[in-house]
Amino acid sequence: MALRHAVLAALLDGELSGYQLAKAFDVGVANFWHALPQQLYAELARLEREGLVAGRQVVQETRPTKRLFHVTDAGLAELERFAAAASKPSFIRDDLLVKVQAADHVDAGPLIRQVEERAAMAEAKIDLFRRILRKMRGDLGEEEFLREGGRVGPYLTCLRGLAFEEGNRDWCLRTAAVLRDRSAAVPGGGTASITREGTAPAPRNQEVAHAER
Amino acid sequence: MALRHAVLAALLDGELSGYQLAKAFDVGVANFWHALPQQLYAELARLEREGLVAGRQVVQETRPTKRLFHVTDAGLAELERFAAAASKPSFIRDDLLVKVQAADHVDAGPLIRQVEERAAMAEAKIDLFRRILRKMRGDLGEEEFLREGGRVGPYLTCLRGLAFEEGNRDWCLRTAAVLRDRSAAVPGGGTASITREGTAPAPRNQEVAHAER
DNA sequence: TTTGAATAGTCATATTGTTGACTATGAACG
DNA sequence: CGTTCATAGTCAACAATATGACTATTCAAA
Repeated sequence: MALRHAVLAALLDGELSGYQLAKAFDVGVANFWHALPQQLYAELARLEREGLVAGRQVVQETRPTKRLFHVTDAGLAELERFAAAASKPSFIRDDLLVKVQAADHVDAGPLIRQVEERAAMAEAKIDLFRRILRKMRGDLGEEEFLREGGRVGPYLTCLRGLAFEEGNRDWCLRTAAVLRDRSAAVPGGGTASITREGTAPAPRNQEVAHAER
Repeated sequence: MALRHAVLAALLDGELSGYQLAKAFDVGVANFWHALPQQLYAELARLEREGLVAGRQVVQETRPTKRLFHVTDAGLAELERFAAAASKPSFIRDDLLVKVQAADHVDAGPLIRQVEERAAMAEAKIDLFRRILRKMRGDLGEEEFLREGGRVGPYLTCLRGLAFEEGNRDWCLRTAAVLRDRSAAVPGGGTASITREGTAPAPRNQEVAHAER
């Protein structure tokens, strides 16, 4: 149940419509959480039923009517409660890492391409985050802003996002270089090679060496 | 459907039982994916039904009988297919970041404690990863190992895990310092202060200023 | 002038992931 | 002599996320 708190946290900086929220949680900027529009609309509806956010309708001349949401006092209290409770550890969970884990057993070509593609995506996000940070701190230096500026929360999470993407980019470039080097070194370069040359692990137990079922 | 591939990738380095797999995917080391035992047993069963892994029973004298699984040729082919397909982007999704995003609106005390706790956890993981890396490369230097060593996949994913945790630690320490400074600076230091002093955003649309429903 | 993108939002279904409890055995602690 | 830990595995129920399809309107470009 952390999406609800992510939504509350996102609404602290001012009213947003479901649509605006969806964009913030989806494309790129998802600094501290990621979710699809459907999830957000559903969560907003739940939060409103429970009185943690309130919406007000805004009729627009040029665009469809929208509803802007803000956090209520009850919502703020819920956030407070959440912030004081224990956090569950965060884990890496990434398709690309799974593929790299298997790098020695699969075709290196497509893998290298994907790792490089990811490096480029990371680079783009780095640029974006840098721009956002500059905008947030205005004409103050980073140190000043963090000492004296208003609302440092979003700035800090954006810093994490930036560092994460820098880590991503660096690792992707290094990984691509390693894989490229190695697939150039072997004769059949690029095509899966290692199949089963493992050091036979000297069974220490009485093993029933048959595949049952 | 990436858990199945994560399992396949993990089994490439040798046979494992569900239990061993569970430990690898759970406690700390979860380099490239994370999952609970129940998921893994279920996934192993599915993979076996589909012929992507095969198990063989090992009767032990001292411990309960276990089943060791290995990847079949069909499993290897499936991994190959997966590795060549497009990867979905990876996102940060972290309780703690949600809380920091709301840092300006909630009590700083518990937050600072949690951020520091997380820094310590990251530090522990860093140590663990360093040990694992040392063990994997044996007496070779990192560069040599990445050029000439066998199976660099796990080494590379572990490097990513290490960098991730270093990023975590650094960010946590910085964040803790910033929050601590700021909560020392304000008179009511530590207790939630900002409630709603936002710059009224000068409505540009004809707004129906009533909360409906 | 139709096509496509952007705004604004919704529904149903499927897949994944989490929580909590439960069965067994042998080893080690005190 | 009982308790707890580590191994080895399973079941059921639930919560969270993801996928895909859908309705509207308006603006801008091909």
